[in-house]
Amino acid sequence: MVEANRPARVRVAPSPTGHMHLATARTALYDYLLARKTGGKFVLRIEDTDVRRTVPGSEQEIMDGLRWLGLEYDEGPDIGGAFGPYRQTERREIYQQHSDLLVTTGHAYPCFCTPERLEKMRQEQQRSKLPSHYDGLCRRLDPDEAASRVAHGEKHVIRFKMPKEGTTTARDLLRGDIVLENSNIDDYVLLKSDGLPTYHLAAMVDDHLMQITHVLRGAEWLSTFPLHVNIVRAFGWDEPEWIHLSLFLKPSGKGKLSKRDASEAIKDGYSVFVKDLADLGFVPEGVLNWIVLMGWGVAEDDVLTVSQMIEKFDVRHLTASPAAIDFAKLDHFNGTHIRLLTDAGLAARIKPFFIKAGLEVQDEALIKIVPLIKERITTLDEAVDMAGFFFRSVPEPGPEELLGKNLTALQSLAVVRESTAVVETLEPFDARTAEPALRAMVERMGLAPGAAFGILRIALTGQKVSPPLFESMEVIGRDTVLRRLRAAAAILTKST
RNA sequence: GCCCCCAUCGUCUAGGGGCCCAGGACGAAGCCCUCUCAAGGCUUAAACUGGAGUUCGAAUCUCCAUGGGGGCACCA
Repeated sequence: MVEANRPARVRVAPSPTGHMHLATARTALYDYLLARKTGGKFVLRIEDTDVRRTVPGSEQEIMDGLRWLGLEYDEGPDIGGAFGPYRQTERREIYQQHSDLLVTTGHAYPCFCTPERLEKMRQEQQRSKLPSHYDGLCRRLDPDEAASRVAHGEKHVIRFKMPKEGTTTARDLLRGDIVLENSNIDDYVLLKSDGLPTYHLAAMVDDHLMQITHVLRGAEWLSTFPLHVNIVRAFGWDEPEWIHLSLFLKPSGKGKLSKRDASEAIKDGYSVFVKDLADLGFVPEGVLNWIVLMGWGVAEDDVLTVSQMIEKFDVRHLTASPAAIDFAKLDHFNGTHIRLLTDAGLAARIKPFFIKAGLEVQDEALIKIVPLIKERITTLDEAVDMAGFFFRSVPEPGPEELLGKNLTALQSLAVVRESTAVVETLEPFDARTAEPALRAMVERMGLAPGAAFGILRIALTGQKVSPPLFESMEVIGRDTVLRRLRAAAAILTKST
């Protein structure tokens, strides 16, 4: 058992085959926390050995995603490191050497079976309800004969020669010993006929060469876990600490996340892809807090900054059971972390959203607006809906919108006119002077504050829901306030 | 079909034999605050899958059943 405080070398090893998923982000987060907690290293390795499935731009998306989240890696394809290269297609020779080594030591063998034969074999096995495993045809070949066929350039793969007797005991940090009959483990392909390795070889070789101490990976690897342990042992290497992370389930809890769930989420303003999250108005702090708790629990105080996560994190307390994702919680943590931001920090983050909406933003006004909306938004983009009226003219309200609750048009008009008079005489004009003056006015008129202020809210912001009235008036400024009040008065006059 | 993993409120989880007639958070409901909406405060409803063991004692240990999930590729 590895000591808890030994500096850990951990890696996240995604395949660049599509958009970076939340599960990758979570693995990276746990890696990062473990590395930072122990004073170790966090490395990014790109597992691009399936050349056909590799999608251009995907690798960049992974690196951008990690950086956006703030999960800076210490070694990786773009920054290098002492154990590079960090892209598996650039490590071809390394895998071939290791594959050769296993063949020489009798732990692996060349296989000349064609895909067609294998397909036929599987169909027959399925028909007779047998487990579908390689039937071992080439395993029985004479090694010298096999070697000479290879030397003559015959197309082949290298398979692992799994022991047929006995059992394999693999130890997972979270689940304890997993014991499996060796006869249940197939002779998996290690090296493909294109000369590139499969995951089974590449990941084992790299984790060893890169001196990875803790392997955090998805639970989908559990079924091949004993195979991996056998490969590592065949090389005679020490095993890392193995930690299989629980899978993410769709929000309903039924089944794992699918492509279809991904598009459903987008329709609701959410996403399971890291690259979408920023545009949707989520902040990395909120996303991190959300995913860190899907598979790990703290007893209390579950609002966590990254440094608090590092402080509290313990791999041994990760959860083994699958977790259904819940976007309502994303909203909650996002809103919470927005409120934790400084005003200047929030201002900087919402500014791009105003600009994207085509609004001209003045920084002096923006910084005054931030405290008014901070508690009212759960995603950054909502700032535009909430406070866009500060930067553009308000749409002309209809006369019925300008009617106060339970008030006639005449009464509503009176409110607007009286308010205009108050605003004109206030000195100075700000929230502190406006509130008492307008409250006194409403009382004088014998009206309900809510009804009267509702009229002003519509007139000044064009919205039924807005930041606090008096503070908003101050930011809008006297001139604009008067202009908007007069426009409202004109509309109400027309309708009486 | 075969193999593996998992199992506490609707959801994420705390819990590692007595501290638990099970704690927190999200969500829900209600109240307070209140110029709208939020935020905040208070309160309520809500769970140990079932059955056998072990034990003086089990949410916690064992077994079985059930349910859920994953895997069975020259994909990762």
